[in-house]
Amino acid sequence: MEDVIRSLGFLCLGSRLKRIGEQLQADTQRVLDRLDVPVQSSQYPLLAALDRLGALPVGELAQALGIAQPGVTRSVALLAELGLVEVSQSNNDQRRRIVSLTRNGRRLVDVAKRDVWPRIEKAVADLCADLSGPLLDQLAAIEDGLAAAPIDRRVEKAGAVVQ
Amino acid sequence: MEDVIRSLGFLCLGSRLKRIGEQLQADTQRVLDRLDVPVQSSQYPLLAALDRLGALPVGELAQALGIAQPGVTRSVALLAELGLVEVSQSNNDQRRRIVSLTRNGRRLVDVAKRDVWPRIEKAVADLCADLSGPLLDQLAAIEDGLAAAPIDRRVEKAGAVVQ
DNA sequence: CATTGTTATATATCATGTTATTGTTTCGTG
DNA sequence: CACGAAACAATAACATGATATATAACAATG
Repeated sequence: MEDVIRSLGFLCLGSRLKRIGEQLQADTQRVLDRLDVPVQSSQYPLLAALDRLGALPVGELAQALGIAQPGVTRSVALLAELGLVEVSQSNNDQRRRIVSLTRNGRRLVDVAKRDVWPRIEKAVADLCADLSGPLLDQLAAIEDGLAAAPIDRRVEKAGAVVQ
Repeated sequence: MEDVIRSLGFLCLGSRLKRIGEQLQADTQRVLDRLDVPVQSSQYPLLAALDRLGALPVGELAQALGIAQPGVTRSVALLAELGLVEVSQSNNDQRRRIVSLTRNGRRLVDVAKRDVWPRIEKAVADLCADLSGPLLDQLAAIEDGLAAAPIDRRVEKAGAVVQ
């Protein structure tokens, strides 16, 4: 069966990038599922942003993540429910709500930074290591690579080597 | 403000691809909004699949588009509501529901193929034309290019030249 | 200093992807 | 041929992106 999105080339580049991105996230989710972490893979960028930049108001967090503000509001509510972030009022401006990592959130990020993220990053980097040439060719190579061995399988192998 | 997704490189490649894909689709949507077409940009791949491959059952359509079957069921219901596709029972297998373009759907695809898709494809191709090198660099160039001039502005210009 | 505009966030609604489940129909086999 | 397994599509429930709008706090000005 012909892959229409791939055949259409630049015309459907948006759909194709979304599709690859979703697959990568789903693969990564399977890695996380094997650990005991109650967080979706898509929430990690927010945690990583707080780790890199420190406590931030909602709007700046949205800017740092490149997504719209309501998405951040929702993610923050979810992560606050899980006890990983907390929200405090700004002193000088009562409108701003400053988001920061809780002690548990800090611990989760530290563990992830040490044990999980490097493996995922390495698996994705390996997947993309030998790519060169035009963008569409590189995307096709990524799709083929993921079909041959999804990220979670690549992490397994890398894990075995690292340990 | 630092772009955390970009900074994190391969670790958040999935989020980043999704983000770029969504932006491309939103830009394309703005092109379509200026025409009179009542169809979301994300529905065009389905129409294009029927155009390229002819009438197809739901499952094969899902395979051709690389998305899950329930997504196709929903899109087909939506496009059928708009009168662009229709569904008929298969003769030999009562389980299969064959999706095909209606006369209106056929006309829409023909117009799009002639007047719209070539411009969008050209605008996206131009955006990606001079890219080379590692994937992450190419993605950064695309992000910068879209920030400088989104697809709908590029289509305008291309349209002016072509006409 | 009251009113008016702006900014920051929350909420509502929609779009579109996912997985899990259910109900039919078909197939294969004892 | 009957019955259990498999295949196909629909539905339910959820995730996560978007835009539009409402609300509250701040700022600026006549």
